[in-house]
Amino acid sequence: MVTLKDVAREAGVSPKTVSRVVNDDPAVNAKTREAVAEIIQRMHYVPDHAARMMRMSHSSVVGVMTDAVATTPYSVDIIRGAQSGLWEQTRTMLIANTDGDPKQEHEYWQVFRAHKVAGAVYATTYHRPVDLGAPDFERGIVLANCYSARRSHSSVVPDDEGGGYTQARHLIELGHRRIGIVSLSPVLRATVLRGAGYRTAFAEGGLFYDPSLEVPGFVTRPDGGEDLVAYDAALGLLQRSDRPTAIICGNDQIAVQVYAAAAALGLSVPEDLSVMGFDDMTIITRTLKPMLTSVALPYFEIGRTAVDLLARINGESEGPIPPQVLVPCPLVERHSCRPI
Amino acid sequence: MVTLKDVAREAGVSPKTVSRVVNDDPAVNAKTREAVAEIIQRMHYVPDHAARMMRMSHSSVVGVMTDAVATTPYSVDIIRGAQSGLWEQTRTMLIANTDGDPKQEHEYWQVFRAHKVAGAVYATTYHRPVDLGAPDFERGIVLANCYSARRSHSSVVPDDEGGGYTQARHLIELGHRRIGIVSLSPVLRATVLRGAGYRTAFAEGGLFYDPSLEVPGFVTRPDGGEDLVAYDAALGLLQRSDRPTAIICGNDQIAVQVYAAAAALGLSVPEDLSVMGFDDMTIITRTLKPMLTSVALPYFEIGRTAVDLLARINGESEGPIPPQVLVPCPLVERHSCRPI
DNA sequence: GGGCGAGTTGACATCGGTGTCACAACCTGG
DNA sequence: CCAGGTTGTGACACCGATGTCAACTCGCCC
Repeated sequence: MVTLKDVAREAGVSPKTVSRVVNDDPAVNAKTREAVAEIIQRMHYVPDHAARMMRMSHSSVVGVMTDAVATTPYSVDIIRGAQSGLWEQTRTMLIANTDGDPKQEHEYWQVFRAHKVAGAVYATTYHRPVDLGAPDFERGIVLANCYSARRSHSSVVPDDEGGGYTQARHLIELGHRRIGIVSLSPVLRATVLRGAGYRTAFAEGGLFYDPSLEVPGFVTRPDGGEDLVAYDAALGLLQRSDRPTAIICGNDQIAVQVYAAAAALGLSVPEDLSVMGFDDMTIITRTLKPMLTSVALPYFEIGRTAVDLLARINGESEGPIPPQVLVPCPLVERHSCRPI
Repeated sequence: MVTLKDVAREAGVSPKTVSRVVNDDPAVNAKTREAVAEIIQRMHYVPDHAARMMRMSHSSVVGVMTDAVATTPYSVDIIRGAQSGLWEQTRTMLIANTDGDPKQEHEYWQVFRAHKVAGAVYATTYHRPVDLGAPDFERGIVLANCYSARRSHSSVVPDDEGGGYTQARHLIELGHRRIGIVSLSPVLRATVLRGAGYRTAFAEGGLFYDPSLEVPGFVTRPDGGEDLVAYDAALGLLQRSDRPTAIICGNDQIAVQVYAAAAALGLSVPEDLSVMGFDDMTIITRTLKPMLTSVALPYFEIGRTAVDLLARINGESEGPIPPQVLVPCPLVERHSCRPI
């Protein structure tokens, strides 16, 4: 381990001067600076983070706590987004996956405190309310993809209502007038919000919202798990005499089954049926034939926005500190919707 | 910030004694220990990581460097696996996503050095060779899902050959004798290895390996990207007069298109055609109807094994230090393969 | 020539823990 | 009752950086 002292001895100056060079303190003679910098290079000196942190009593590390990121694979993009923002803040990320276990969660808050992290991002797999309790943690906390029911922390969440609106609006603009919906589980907040979006778009387009055209694609089992029943749901919609010309899906997995149901009935996408996904999971949307038009969940942006907001909360950058930031869900056009 | 001294003053003992209690040093009187422990609790004292690290000159943090985890979403399970192993080692994880940019990579090695991380895991999205160059980093490095062409570091990789063997073997045991293969891009190491696995299983089962029954499901574009052409590849196989009764897929995305091709030809899975996936991406395998039988890429285990190996390399736990660990790819049976 | 300010540098204390070693208190057996 | 050992505790130095403040060297002006 090369230390300040080693460099100082080599350069024939005091440790403090080396420290000044490392920290771009202008009060160093240009010639000295140059000489020291050269030696730093040559000796591969890297300042010790621990010592620095101890002296300055705060860290350049931000803690990121997540529940199980596994179930919705693209939600890790929250982490990539956070990473990307932190990179620009010349910060790094200490990651903690709790698998939703409150005991682990509690322990990680301690770890964060021990590391004196500059702040924390608490990210969840699903857009949902959370209650952090009182995590005795002094620095700022931002919620990503979730929000505090008690409004105790700022949150960054996807604009599900806007996403729903976008889905419906796009189909209406293409001329569709009978639109079926195979939605997510009705208990999810996303379902409720998107439903509101559909209605707004329908109303704007002068369409009648027919509840019988909206069926859930997931059902909750007694054990709490979920079964994907979109295939049968879609069959039901497509076998009606007043068959819809387009189907809005609660997510891309539902779309897979809608495609299958259409194929089973001899209907082809998009000629006989337009299909609109949600989430934009590329392993699905780019794999289906034809490729699926979908509305993206902006996970990356959510992570990115969360760390920016965190910096503001910690007073390290300027800007407003809204209690909630909605991140838009953009339309990603591919080939599963056509004008009618 | 509550410090050792604060606790010591409150407890009427020396800081060193508090330190002993915190570190479970047996040389403390039971009564003293209890009293101090109580005060630690009450004051919410958490030892400062930086100070500890500085004194002991090594950290309880392990660096994890990844290229773009985004493209193959489940590869983040490497991270979850690492996290899980580290949790048991009471360690935490500093994560660095380089997006494959060598400049960022270099900088993160510096960051790792600055943090005096106990070691590093270098994980990639695809199973592939890597050349780390000379990352002037003194602690142990383990490669996860990749391997060093120069054999300079230990690596943990999926047993692709065994996985290929498992795919073929399962179908042969179900009685299939004509098996088609829609493979990944031929340039991938995984493709080569699995090919070897197929051949072994075929030979064991007394099957003739017919090269015309193996077609690529991905083609590389001039710009380096890849196009998924499994639909057409599968159509080709299924329209032959000697149509295969089963198709082995290079991954689950290929299987999606094989399903679609079968449906287009009026063939149903698994009655007319058995389909075997690879990767076990659950958002696909559990979404397809019928659910897809697949061979899992054991990402979680890879991450888990990598940190265990790292601990051995750093001399913190006992055990052999193999230059390469193969992690088996287990069969996950669902409903897309049937006996014939 | 003396004084003053700007520019440059270094001595020293300090951050919050832990290793080392000394020492006091208590026990044991002869 | 004392030598010799065990147990429990604290004083002190130190890890590697940086803030504070003093000191020293100039150049410049009165």
